[in-house]
Amino acid sequence: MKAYKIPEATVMRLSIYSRYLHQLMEEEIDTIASGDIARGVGVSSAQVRKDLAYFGEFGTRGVGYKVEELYSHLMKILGLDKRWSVILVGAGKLGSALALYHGFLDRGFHICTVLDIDEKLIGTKLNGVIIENVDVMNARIIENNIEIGLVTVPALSAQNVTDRLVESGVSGILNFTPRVLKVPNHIILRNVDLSVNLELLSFNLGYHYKR
Amino acid sequence: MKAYKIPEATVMRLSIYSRYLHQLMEEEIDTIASGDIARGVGVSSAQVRKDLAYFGEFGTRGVGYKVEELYSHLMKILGLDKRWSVILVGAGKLGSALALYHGFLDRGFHICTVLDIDEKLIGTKLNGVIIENVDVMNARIIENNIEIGLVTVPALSAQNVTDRLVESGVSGILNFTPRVLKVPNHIILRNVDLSVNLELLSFNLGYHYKR
DNA sequence: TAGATTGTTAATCGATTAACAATC
DNA sequence: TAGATTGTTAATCGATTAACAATC
Repeated sequence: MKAYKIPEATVMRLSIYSRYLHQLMEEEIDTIASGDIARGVGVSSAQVRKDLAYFGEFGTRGVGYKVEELYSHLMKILGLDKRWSVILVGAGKLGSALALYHGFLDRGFHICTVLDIDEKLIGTKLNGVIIENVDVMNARIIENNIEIGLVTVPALSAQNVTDRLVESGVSGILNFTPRVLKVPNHIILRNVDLSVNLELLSFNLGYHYKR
Repeated sequence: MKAYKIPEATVMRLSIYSRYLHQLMEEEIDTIASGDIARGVGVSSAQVRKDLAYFGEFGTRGVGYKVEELYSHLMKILGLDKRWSVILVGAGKLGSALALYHGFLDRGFHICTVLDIDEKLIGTKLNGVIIENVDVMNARIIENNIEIGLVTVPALSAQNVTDRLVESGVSGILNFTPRVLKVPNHIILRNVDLSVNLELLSFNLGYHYKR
């Protein structure tokens, strides 16, 4: 408890634990030991206990953890006990793919505004949301209380769009472009590279030849 | 050189460096120092040199690196100097999104087979590829020399599809479902969770309140 | 009480950073 | 030669693992 710096890997695992606990809830299992969680998600039991220890004591010695209780603690820790309003800028291939994908909404991320500059797209609907011109960015962010922006524009426009999102008051940005973006210190920026996972796979498939 | 165990973080950064070098090539810059790469992608210059040192000596002391040369070394290291044939299983929201997304093909990953079990989808085209019944999996993997499988089916079918991919002879699997999959040791498995990045963002946006 | 499992500490392991000799 | 920058070593930092006392 009171840990100031939580490893990113820990947070990622908490997210994985939470999904596994959800699965256990569906199977109506109500108590579980760290070793079982560990086996279920492929880490060590010490890892599970250590990760949880950053945030408090959630188990009972000799018994384990109550599944539902631990689940809701994790959801709260991850900030998933609320609904997040999200703006998507760039309704091209990747952008529309993300808008159609259900996985975000399932975890509480609601894409309530979609913007583009392409006149052919503006006015059409994407998953029930009308695509609007980027000019309305500032207005929509304020009226919808949007805190998170997804950047799925072409690489060349990425920094520009990012600057506008920051000016308009979002607190977090998820960058799907391959560009390195500059943001002020108070803005949380994360970069998502869909190809990078395939590239890690390709590296692992190929590199053992050369050692 | 001759390093047996390369940190995953290093491989991810090589991928980022390669993209940055590509950008430099477009700007017709032909020589660059580790410090410049570092500034460009947001790491330390020692990090850049260390990462490269796992694979050889690519620079000239006092001068730096030749951009094109380093780029092609990196592409080779990452296994991106060839075209990979990829099978996509599950042509739902996420699957079709990935099939439409250009970023994979840009890095050499060609989705040449798309399978589903939904009769309504089978026979329709996705980015020029006809969606077929999962029954043809084995045949297509062999005839197209497919080495990589993308799993984008509902969570409940994920393990089953994975087993069939393994039996059919793929070497690498990219799992987009939230399930933990079991595969034999010789199969390279990577899990991609699109929501996890949003959740890291949400954690970082929320957690500072509580410390 | 006996058995089980947590929470936590200390030991280990691995990755990043700083520093600098080598050298263009 | 003087200045710059690499490749590499050693020091630091951080994360994982093993072990076990606490305790249900």
